[in-house]
This record gives sequence, structure tokens and C-alpha cells, in this order.
Amino acid sequence: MTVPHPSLRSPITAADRVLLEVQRAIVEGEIAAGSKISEPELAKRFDLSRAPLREALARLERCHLIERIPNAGARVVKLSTKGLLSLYQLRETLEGMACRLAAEHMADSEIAELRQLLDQHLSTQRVREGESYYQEAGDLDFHYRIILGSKNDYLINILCDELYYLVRMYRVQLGMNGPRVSRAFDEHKAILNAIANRDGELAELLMRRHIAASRLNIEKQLEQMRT
Amino acid sequence: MTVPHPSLRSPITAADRVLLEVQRAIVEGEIAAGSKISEPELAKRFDLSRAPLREALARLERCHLIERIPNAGARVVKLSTKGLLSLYQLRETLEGMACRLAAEHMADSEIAELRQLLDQHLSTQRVREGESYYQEAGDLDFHYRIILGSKNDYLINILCDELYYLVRMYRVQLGMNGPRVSRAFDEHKAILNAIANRDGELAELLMRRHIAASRLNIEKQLEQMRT
DNA sequence: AAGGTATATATTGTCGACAATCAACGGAAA
DNA sequence: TTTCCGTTGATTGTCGACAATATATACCTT
Repeated sequence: MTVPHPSLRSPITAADRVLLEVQRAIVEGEIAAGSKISEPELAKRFDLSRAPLREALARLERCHLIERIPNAGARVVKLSTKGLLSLYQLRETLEGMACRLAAEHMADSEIAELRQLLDQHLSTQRVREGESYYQEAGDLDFHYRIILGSKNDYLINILCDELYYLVRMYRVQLGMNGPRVSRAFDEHKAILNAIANRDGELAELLMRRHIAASRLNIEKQLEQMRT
Repeated sequence: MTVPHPSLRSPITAADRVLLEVQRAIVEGEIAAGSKISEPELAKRFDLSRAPLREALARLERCHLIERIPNAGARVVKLSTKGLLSLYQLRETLEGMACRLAAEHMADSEIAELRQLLDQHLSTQRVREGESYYQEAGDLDFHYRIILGSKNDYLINILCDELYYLVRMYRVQLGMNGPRVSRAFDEHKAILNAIANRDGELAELLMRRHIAASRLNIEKQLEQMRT
């Protein structure tokens, strides 16, 4: 059911483990945004040498969760309105593109699976009304499959490996469990239909609106928090 | 005159040096596409330890010049028609977006400098007719400035740090010195005008066509080589 | 002779220690 | 008191060696 992450390479090394742990910790705010990262401290905490840790840090930098300055160390990224805007601006363009390509390239079987996934979400959604985690996972799953459906490896890499952890970080730390669930479902359904009809242009448009709506929703909540 | 690369961080470390060297070697085909990379061999060749070398390899993977498999080593990427198509497909979307944003966000002074740059290219172009290196550098410069003008850090990072080396690798190894110089100049000029008029929509359209034309040009040459 | 298995070799992943660089603190001069 | 400078402390960058894993070779079996 859950789409395996593309960057999960078969042999799991120590660097991989610590990467996943630290990634989760940063996304969930367990390691505070903007805080400095101490290599010796983390190495001690995960009981391994600095070598695999630095490997992990390199990959964290790659997905924009930390920023490194030579000879000065690494810091967890700070969340900012400007950053959020840039990120969603980019997502709008890239996922729109992915959606158009998916409408062109997805196999009929993949589309069928996607529809099945959506129906399944709807039922679990009815049962577990309001539980945001399942919605979060389901939403990710939906987007992932479309992105993978684009069949463009560079595009897939950018969205799934380099941007999505940051997207999740914003969602989690700004508390975006969101009351947007039902509307999101309808939008997902419309997108799926466009893809099934092989209407790439419409699919792109709908996906762009979907993400724009999501962005506006977040910005609205941001505004409320400030007052 | 030349725009400094954004990823050139101030303190230059040993890993930075070897990165630049290997990057160049791969782009220019000195290290053959598809060949295996031996860490001990490269370490000996550049007379340093494997630690900074691995740091460099991590960054090479980031810009898609090598592919790493855990416990199995790294290989230089293979060039393929599919890869080239994916890459230019992505560039078309991303640089189009950058161009639209540049039309909205570039300062008047930046636009003036861009115009100056273009005039300068035109004159050197007349003097050194056909010398492709200057054209290559000039073209990169033009695109760089527009990308930077988008003021979207994530977009800038993707285009300038993660995709452009690969673009250059395709250009160099497929021998794209190109007779497209004069047409490219006209297209650049039109794009600049759209930006100066703050017409983001047109700027995006023109940039997309510019890149699409460049892609078609390459594909044409590819076709000729095959026969 | 072909296929599979086991050894042997080479490469990658990891470790602990050293060197180079940067940030923080304290003291001296204006 | 404020500013500049040198020292101290800590952190990052680099090194060489060891352990774990994968590839290649040779051998044995069918």
C-alpha cells in the first residue's frame, strides 16, 4: 500500500540509519529549527563515529534540512514565511509538471491502483474522522504515486528526495493537521479523473490549484497564529 | 563580469578543490562516462586521504554526475537519450518559471546589467566569430543571471548546483559548440525585453521555447551522428 | 565442459587520533 | 567605557588503519 521511498537503497549502512533518525528528529522538531548541530554530540548520542555521521549530514544538507558552513558547522534550517512561499511556489510548478507527465505516461494499471488507493482513503477517512496522521500519510502516498508516474527521474528525485522532507517539516511544525481533508479528497478525485482521461493539461492545472489551495490554507493559519 | 557560482562557499577546503577538479574531468570526459570510480586511485591521484574525497563524491552524486551503490562503489553517469530528454524537459519548466519570476523580481539595475552583458557578448561574438567557448560561457552567464533574478533560493539551487553540470556534460561530450549562436542571441534579446517590460508570462513562454529549440537542436545533431 | 561453491582479493564503510580553523573570552590600550 | 588584539577552548577537516562487504578467481562437483 505504501509506496517505498526511491532513495532507500538496498544495503542499509550505519549512515543510513542515523540519517533516518536525525531526519525524523528534525522534521518533528525534536531537534529545534535554527539550532546548531554538534558533530561530537550527535556521534555520542547515536554511538557511532563522526565519519558516517558526516555522510548523513551531507544528505541532510541535500534535502535542505540543515545548512553547512565550512569550518563553522551545521545548523538546522530556520522556518520562514519567505522559505515556505518559495517552497510551495516550486512545488506548484514541479508537481504540476509531474501531473501532466503522469497523465501521459502512467500505465492503466497504475491509474487503477491509484483509484483503489483513493477509495481506500475515503473509507478509512469515514471511520477515523479527523485523525490527521492517516490523512497525512495518504496524501503523501497520492502525491508520491503521481510523481513516480511522471517517469522523469530527475523530477522524481527533486520532489521525493530533496523537497518533501522540508514540506513535511513545515506541515508538522506549523501544526497542519488541517480541516482541509474533505476538500482535498475531492481535489484528488478530480486530478485522478483528469489523469485517467489522459488530459495532461487539465491534470496540471488541477494539481497547481490543489497545491496553491494548500499553500493559502497554511498561510491563513499562519496569519491566525500571529494574532 | 562572470557571475560567481552560488555554491562557492568562502573557505576553500581540500574537498572543494578535488570536487572542482573531478567535476571538470567528468564534464569534459577525461574520466569516461559510465566508468567506475576507484576511491583509492583518485585519492592517490590527487594526493589526499579518502575522507575529503568521499565528501567530494557525495556532492558529485548531488549534481547527478556519479551514481553510488552502497558497498559497491561509484560510477560516472552514462549519457542517454532518455536522460537528455528528461533533463531538458525539466529545464524547460524550471527555467521558464525562473524567467517569469525574474520578470517580477529583478531590480532595474540588474536588468540594465543584463542588457549590458548581452551587448558585450554581441561585440565579442563579432570579433571572435565561431569560437564556441566564449559563447558557451556567455550563454551560461545569461541564464545564470536570470535564474538568480528569480530570487527563489530552492529554484536557484536546483538549476545552478544540481542540474547545470550535467547540462554542460551533455553539451561538451556531444560536441554542442553549435551553429545556433546567432539565433540564440536574438532569443536572448527577446527574453530580456520581456523581462524589462515586466511581462512574466511572455518571458516564461520565450524561455521555454528557447530551451525547447536548444533541445531540438541537440536531438537533431544526435540524429546526424547516428547515421 | 558447465555450473556452483568456496576461497582470496580488492573495495567500501567505519573508527579513533591529529591538524587546521573558527568562536569566545579576557586583557590591554585609547 | 569601548575597542582592538592575543590567547584559549572547542569544533571541523583530514589522516591512516581496521572491519565489513562485494567482486573475482580457482576449485570441485555433476
